[in-house]
Amino acid sequence: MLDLNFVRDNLALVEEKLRQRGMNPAEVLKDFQSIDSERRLAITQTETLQARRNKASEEIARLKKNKEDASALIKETQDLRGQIQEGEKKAADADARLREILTALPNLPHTSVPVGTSEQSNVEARRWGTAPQFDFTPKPHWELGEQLGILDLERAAKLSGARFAVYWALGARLERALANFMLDLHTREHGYTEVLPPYMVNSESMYGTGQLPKFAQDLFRVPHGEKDLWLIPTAEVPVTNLYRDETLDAAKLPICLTAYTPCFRSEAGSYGKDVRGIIRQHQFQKVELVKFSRPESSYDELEKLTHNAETVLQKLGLHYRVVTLCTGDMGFSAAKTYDIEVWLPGQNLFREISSCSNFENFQARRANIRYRPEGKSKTELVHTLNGSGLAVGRTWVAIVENYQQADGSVRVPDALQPYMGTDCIKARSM
RNA sequence: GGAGGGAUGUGUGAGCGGUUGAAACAGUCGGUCUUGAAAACCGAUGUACGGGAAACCGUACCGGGGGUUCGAAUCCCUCUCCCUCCGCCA
Repeated sequence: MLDLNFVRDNLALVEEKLRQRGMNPAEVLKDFQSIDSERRLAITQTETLQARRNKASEEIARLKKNKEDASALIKETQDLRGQIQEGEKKAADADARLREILTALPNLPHTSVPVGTSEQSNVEARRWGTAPQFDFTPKPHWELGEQLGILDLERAAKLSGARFAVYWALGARLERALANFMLDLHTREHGYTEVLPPYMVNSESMYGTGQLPKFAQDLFRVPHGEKDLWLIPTAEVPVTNLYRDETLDAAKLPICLTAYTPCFRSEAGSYGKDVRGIIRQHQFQKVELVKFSRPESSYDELEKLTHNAETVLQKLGLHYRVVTLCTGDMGFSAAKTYDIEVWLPGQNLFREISSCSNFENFQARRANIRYRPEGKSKTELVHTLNGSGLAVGRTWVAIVENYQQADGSVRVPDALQPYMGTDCIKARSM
């Protein structure tokens, strides 16, 4: 959420940034200004009445202490209550309408973000490695997976429907090996602390990271008594919300956490997109990196976090590129985002495997996550960041497609062999 | 599911319906002292919103919501969460 005072004082800038995101400011800002002044008027009026009541109450207390008669003053103050309640209602109503506008506003893009309306305007920041060369036509992972007997989409459909997968044998082990490899790398070499959070969260948590109220249609909702729970679409949600409504110790910043969790996405509106293979699933597993940072160093932390994610690909020997998302292609809560795209020879394209973002204080304001800067008495909002490190399902795809051999088997990259216990994935015998 | 107990500021933890935005201690920051540090002592230390150029003033907030009252951290109702005991359970 953006700061109310900031929006009021910098309306022209906010409108410009919204336009850069491809939004119509007149539409999303609606009657911001008139509701804002309506709200402030109601607050001023109500507070004047409250001040009068408080003064009178003090006087009554004084009179009673001296055993004097206060009945006249009490009578006078009695009808103030109705007026105050009325004023409070008016203020609360205006506040709710203002909040509705405010919570629907996306974060403002950082000045370093390229301006553009679609992914066409994304800018490639760098490229690592080279695409593997084959003396045969490389196959897509769904063909390889099926031939090897390690990926079973047909039975997954029987169990759950489209966009689910069953992994068998070395296919299942590959998923587990990748997760362990990534977690070990981030905890042992990159300084992250591993956490294992709940996979279902309440609405407050979804609100804190920005999924609610706008994007309920992308989530799986679980009915539970009076209040519903939600399946997490990414570990970002529970991990960032760990510190909701808390004031963090400045000396401990940046706090770097990593979590391996399943992610559940309804993928509403993506019918006909990525229908083959396991690129787009209702459930996939992901190792997530989350940081809580001081504001002044959050962009350095974004670079580090992105490199931490890239290291996974480098150690696995997978060709990739890093792309800076343009203003029109960024997510709702992000101020700046790098996508890491891995090369998939079976499909002859780069495919997103990680998305690393700085949210500045957008999530921290919603979730009320603060710290106290040294030498200051006031607390300030932290900056939150996160990125995939990496999406395990898509890494599985990348391994299978990039390390496929002419006979249909898959070579296991060196870094992964200790975790796999073998150097080659061959067709499953049973 | 049944019976009790609790939720207060950065933390621990006081708080007869009326100068309690809130004791005390710890923490943090500033100062005195010291060659330096520690200790000791002194002082300052919540958030949000509104008004104001500012100094500052006002209002709200003691888990959430509602009520009683001229006045609620304090009394009543309700919800949530935590703890103890019983039952069930991987």
